[in-house]
Amino acid sequence: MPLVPAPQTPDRPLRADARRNRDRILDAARLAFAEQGLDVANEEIARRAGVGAGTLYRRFPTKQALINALFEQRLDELEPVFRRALAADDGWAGLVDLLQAAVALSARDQGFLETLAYELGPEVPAHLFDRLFGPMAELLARAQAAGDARPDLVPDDLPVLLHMAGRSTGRRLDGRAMGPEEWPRYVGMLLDGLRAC
Amino acid sequence: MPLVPAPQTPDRPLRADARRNRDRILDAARLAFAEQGLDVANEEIARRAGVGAGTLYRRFPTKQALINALFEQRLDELEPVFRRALAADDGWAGLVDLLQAAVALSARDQGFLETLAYELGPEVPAHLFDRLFGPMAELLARAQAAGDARPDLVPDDLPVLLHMAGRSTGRRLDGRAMGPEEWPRYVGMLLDGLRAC
DNA sequence: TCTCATGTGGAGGGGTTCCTCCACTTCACT
DNA sequence: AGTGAAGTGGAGGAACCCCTCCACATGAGA
Repeated sequence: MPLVPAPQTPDRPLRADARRNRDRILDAARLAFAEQGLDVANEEIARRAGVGAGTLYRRFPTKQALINALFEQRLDELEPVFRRALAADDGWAGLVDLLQAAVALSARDQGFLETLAYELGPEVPAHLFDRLFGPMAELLARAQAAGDARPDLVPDDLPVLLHMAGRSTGRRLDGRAMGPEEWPRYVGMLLDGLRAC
Repeated sequence: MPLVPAPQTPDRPLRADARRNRDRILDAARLAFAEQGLDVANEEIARRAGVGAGTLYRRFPTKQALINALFEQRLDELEPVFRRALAADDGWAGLVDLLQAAVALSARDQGFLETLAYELGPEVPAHLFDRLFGPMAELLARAQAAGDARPDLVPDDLPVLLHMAGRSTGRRLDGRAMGPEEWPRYVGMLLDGLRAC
């Protein structure tokens, strides 16, 4: 018989109130990050979720843990797009689909945009990025095989290109917001440069 | 005779020591911003310049004033490129020249890159941006007249496109820095998308 | 119902940053 | 050399921000 009580199983289900609070934190953080970007104060998130700062930190020991959890949620949302794009025959069309879906999400969610920015990248576990860039790489290979994409493109180019495309969303110099009917034109121009000539 | 002493002329020349300190602040700030980006602490800049925080604030009442002064210096450096590009016949080549020069500067100088990012834009006086985008707009018009650039491009597109191009510099997802022999390829792809088909 | 492991809120510790203030020093002009 | 305006440094105020701690509350199994 052990002298110390058995360590609690790491994935023991949360108590009902704790689970509820966890969900409220995620919802509040998602909204706050989407509106204002990742450097919202944690206390603001706790306030909007209606919990104390202590509760937030019990559930997400660091801010990065919260960001990663939200990033995973966003990838779950993109899952249908992944499947649709991979199921179709046309690799190029699928790649365009996926890129535009990711940029559209960035346009709606400042936090997602900033998580994708490589300046913040090293903090996010690589396997999360792989969920996004794995399918893209597969589609790129198919598009190249079909002669639709530039042959010199390699999978490592995709994060850079997505980052560039993402920057077409956001505010203009004069402070005017970029409308959802404006940025696809810029992404289209970049895609034109990626197409095989 | 006025009861109060005449207000000092606003552009009275600085005392020799003050002028020297101002220059040292600008040099230190340029280096610090270039290396680490705009959110270096002012105290760090003062330390590197060998002056006190008070001196820094006497010369540049806000951090933004310092950033604007440095941005103007960078535009002065680009002046020869402006002139060369505008003097040549080929509008498209000049536009490419200018864009690449600006991105090259962004690659070397994190502070310049961040100043160009429109998230920070509204703080910088519009006339400074005009110095950069005015020549670009002129070259775009010439390139379009020659049938080299997409006819649907308008001057307002240029800041967005420069911002996208600038994001090809910087770190990759795995933390590896983007070498000066790597980013021109990405800028080239974007430019391919801007060329008239 | 009773019990206690689990969960909670929010004050506050420790850190950072921007900027102000003012007693003191230095320059430039006579 | 003397004088006053201009300039200086650096302590510290005010506002943040991330995160910890612990007295107290509460859910859930017995």
